[in-house]
Amino acid sequence: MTQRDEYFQVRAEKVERLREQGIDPFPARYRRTHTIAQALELLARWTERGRPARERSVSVTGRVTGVRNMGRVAFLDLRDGTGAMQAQLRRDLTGADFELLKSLDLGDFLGVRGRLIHTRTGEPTVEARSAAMLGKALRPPPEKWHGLQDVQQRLRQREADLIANDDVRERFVLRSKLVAAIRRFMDGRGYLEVETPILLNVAAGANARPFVTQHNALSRTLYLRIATELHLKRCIIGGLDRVYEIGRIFRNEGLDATHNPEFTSMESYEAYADYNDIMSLVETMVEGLASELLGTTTLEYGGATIDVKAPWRRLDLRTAILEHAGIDIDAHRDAASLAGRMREIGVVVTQEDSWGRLVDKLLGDKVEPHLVQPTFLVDYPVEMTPLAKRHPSKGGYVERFEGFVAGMEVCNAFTELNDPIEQRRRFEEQEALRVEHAEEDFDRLDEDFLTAVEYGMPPTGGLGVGIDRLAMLFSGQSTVREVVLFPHLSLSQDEMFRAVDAAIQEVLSRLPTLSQDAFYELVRNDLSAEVAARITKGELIRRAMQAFEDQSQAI
RNA sequence: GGGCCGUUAGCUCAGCUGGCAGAGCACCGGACUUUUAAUCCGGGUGUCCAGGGUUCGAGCCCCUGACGGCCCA
Repeated sequence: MTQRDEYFQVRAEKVERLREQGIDPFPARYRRTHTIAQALELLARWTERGRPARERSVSVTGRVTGVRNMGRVAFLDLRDGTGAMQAQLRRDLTGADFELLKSLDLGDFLGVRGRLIHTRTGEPTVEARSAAMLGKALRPPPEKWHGLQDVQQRLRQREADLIANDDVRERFVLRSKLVAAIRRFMDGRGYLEVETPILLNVAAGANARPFVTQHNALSRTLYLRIATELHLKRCIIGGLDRVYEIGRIFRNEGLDATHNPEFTSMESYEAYADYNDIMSLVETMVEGLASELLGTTTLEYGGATIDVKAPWRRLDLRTAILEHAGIDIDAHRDAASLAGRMREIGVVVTQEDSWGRLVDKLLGDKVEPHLVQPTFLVDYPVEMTPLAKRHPSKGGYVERFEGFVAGMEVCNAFTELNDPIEQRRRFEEQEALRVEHAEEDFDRLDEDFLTAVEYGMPPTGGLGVGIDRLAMLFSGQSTVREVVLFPHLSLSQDEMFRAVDAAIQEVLSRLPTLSQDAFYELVRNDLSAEVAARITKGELIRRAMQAFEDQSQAI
């Protein structure tokens, strides 16, 4: 028996023992009178002002995170969502409930009822008169002093991470407060929170590849949204003058430090506003969030001290590229010419890159890393931005900005294009570019949206904020998966081997007398694309061979 | 894509020049009425990431691969 099984079995036996004693190890309810924070506060108040004449006993609940058993008295550390405190179990005070200790393990949920006292050492404590098991744990918690360090396990079993690591717990509390504060900020400015569809006939509104799914009843292919932009603008057209949506966006692309295939955005649209108004909204909001949540507008990130206090620097995009890369993009308005200049300064480009993509690479390589202090990069080439309005005086540019903090893009905003004729032309340009540059992502033409704009759309300022990026910034994390509770991960080695072994067993049970070569082929076909791509032929053959031998021996 | 580092008990980690696989926590058995990572006595529970090679002998050396971390593109 492995040690893992032993832990489980010992605890499972305790569950049985409790049942034999007529105790439900998983009772439906328990009446608690105080959260741990409330109990601590109550005791502090009593200590200050004296105990009431008729003192109530309290009951608190929580997970057992520590046990110090001294024979006829035991001290338990209890933790609930509000805090941690000590409970004392004395044999002479708890009677039969004292026996519960024999079936108690770290990680169990317990309720205790009794007086609030300070022990000899001054520790706030519930002096239990009764105790009840509220939920037995069958697995041991991670190591109590060092916590859980293994990154894979932390991310795959976030609950264990949260149990073991206080900083992780606090980080996700902060994220939640961040979202709540953004809502308050937008609500306070008269914005209406709306909900728009996630399943769409056309995934438009951004340059990204969508996830594809199937609606059975309609026999229709649907796409998960890659932005909330187009529907929110339809709200503006409909007369909801200020709207926003906080929600999940899905983009079918790779995973890395700053990209999870599903992420949270806050998009907002405001009629009669332009991108200058939106800049001021963003800097005001982020400064306010920092003051409210962190108590300061300066934050430490990646070794830099960043001040998010408004106003943020405005930096013209063309000037920025000129300064940081020495290239005037207006002097190289075609892809071949720009690519040539970029090669000269050592930026990796390909024959197929579109002009817009080249500019994007220049930005990413040469400009963005320098945008450590909060900066709005202003006025983007029209090729990169089909939904923004042309700049009235800068030919070839649109009124668009992106906000950067710590070299990270945190928002994207435009003065929205509200001319339906030009909007159609811009979408058509995107479709043409898609034909020319098959590997790149372009926006898609959405007829329903164009119809909406044709009804007449007011001048509008629009904004998209990456909530995950903000959460990273505010919590000092360098990867998005540390601010997403359950991030997507590729398969672990164990999971891969398990998938292979399962496929082998499946084929073996179906066709036990196959030749070996045919057998490998069938197993390989059974594997998911992800596993098939990564398992080596040698590894597959070894595992199949082993299973083959095991089976022959069994027969 | 490239470089460096790592993968050993449930968890956190040692393991020297190749020679019986280790510690702390956790766990199991026992003692203990005021502990705070309780303490004391006894017990090591393992696919050393996988496979192959060298060797009398491999956790350690070599090769291939998987997974992960960091750095660079």
